[in-house]
Amino acid sequence: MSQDQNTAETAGQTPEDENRLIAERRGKLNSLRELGEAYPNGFRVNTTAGALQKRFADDDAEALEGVDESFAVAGRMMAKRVMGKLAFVRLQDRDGDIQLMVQRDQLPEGVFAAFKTWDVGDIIGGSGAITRTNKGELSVRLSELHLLSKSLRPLPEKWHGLTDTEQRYRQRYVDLIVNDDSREVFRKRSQIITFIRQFMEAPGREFLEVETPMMHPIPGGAAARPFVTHHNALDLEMYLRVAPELYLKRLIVGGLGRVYEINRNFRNEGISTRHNPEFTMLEFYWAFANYNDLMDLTEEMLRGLALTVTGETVVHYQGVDLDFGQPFARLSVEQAVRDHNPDLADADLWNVDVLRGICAERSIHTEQSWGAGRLLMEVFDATVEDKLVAPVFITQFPTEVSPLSRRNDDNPEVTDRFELYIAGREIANGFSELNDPEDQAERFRNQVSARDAGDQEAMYFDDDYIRALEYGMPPTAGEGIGIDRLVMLLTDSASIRDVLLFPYMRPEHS
RNA sequence: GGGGGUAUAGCUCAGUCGGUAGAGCAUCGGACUUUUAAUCCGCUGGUCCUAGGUUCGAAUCCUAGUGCCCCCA
Repeated sequence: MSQDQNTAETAGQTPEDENRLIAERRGKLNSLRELGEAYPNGFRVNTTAGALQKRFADDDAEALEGVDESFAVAGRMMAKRVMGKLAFVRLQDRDGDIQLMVQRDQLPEGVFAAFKTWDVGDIIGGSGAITRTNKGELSVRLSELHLLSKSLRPLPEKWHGLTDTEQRYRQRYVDLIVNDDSREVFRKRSQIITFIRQFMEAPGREFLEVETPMMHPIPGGAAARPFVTHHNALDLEMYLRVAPELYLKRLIVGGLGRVYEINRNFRNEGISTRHNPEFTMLEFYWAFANYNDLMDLTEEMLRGLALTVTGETVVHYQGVDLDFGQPFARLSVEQAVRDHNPDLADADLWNVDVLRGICAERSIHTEQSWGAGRLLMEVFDATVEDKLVAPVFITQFPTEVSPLSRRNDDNPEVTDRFELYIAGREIANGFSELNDPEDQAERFRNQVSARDAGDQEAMYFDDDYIRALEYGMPPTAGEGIGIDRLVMLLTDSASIRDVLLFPYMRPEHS
């Protein structure tokens, strides 16, 4: 919509076609330049809006008269109401809002006249005494006021704010200026990640935060198509990581015992309300633990998170109540498929022909090379996944689709693996790790065969990972938790784009 | 990949049957020392997403394309 303006400005042209509102503000900026420094950086604050609101919440006007302090605040002017020689300003800073009381006769000569030319959106700073107006609004009564940074572009309308989703995502800075809800989502996101770090490192758990490579010579650790890039000096194809798993387990071989990483993964797949090409995962590995320990820890973490972020253990998501206070159900893949497909007999669950028939009925794409395990998961995805609303651990995934997981002691066709589903979405994936190097090598070979047969999501053979396992990896359990989807749940956000500061968008200019 | 929705002033949105492009807020000019979406008076502001087509005439109808949103695969 404003493409012409943007191209004109980036090209450094005279903005002849720039809209009048911007042209007027640019004229004011030119006047400021003539008067001296238009972008001063000398003003210093000694408090914030939020701190003032908190400190003086219970003080009336009389009590405030006894406060013999000068408060310096700075931020964006969000509203400006001028009444002759008096004006009120709503100042927004990093942690809240505070009203400024601007009186001509309390300010140095000429300041009030200049102030009258300033615009909503400008960054200003001022200082003065704290007071409460006749209507009871806590205010800083200014004895000093400066324009710190001129805003050339008008803000969205004050009452409706910015609702256009495209502009909210493309110009997140505008969204953050005008939409309190948006700011709140990203504060909570930060709170969630802080909580997780503290939880993982708390006494008794003592996981060590580590950083492993984002660029891999061999992509591994997940069934996903990678982004490819190129290292010039080495003349080498590199892949943005789809998962940190194989590196983190090398650290377990190295004896670090308990490690975690919170960082981005990249998957070259479709984009939707639940998928962004880059997304954030918590991934952790725990020596001398198994997948049951992981499920217990996950429950405890999510319960604590809900309580910390929302203040209660029941999470309200898109009109549904999700109880994080109760133990989560645990249910095998087989059981879950049977529950949602009552026509199926037990024997059918591992019958390739029956499963293929079900897929055909539902026009689910299958490959001739797929075994019962893969087909069973296709049926699970189609008939079960989106019905798993209350938190539930789905366990015992087929070995065929779990090339890095330890086989179950009683049934080698399934693994000691689980996925946590909440609100019909996969939130976490964890398992007892496969630490038998010979079994792992065999699984890699099967993956390579699948890749050769055309499965672009199949894994590569990672020689060094096998070499690491051959040194001996302790019995270990490991898990990945999708942070973005977790933030969606805890902030009641319908789209992953609402919890990413800068979600992926097509480039603006063609 | 398929389907549906949407695109009009800086923002939020109207726009009838195809007949000169509208409102609120913001801006601009004026009044105002207690406002809270301040109020009052006055004036402005448009590539109706893009390109074609139909028509005497298109924001409106048709075709194609593009961005965004949603659903499905």
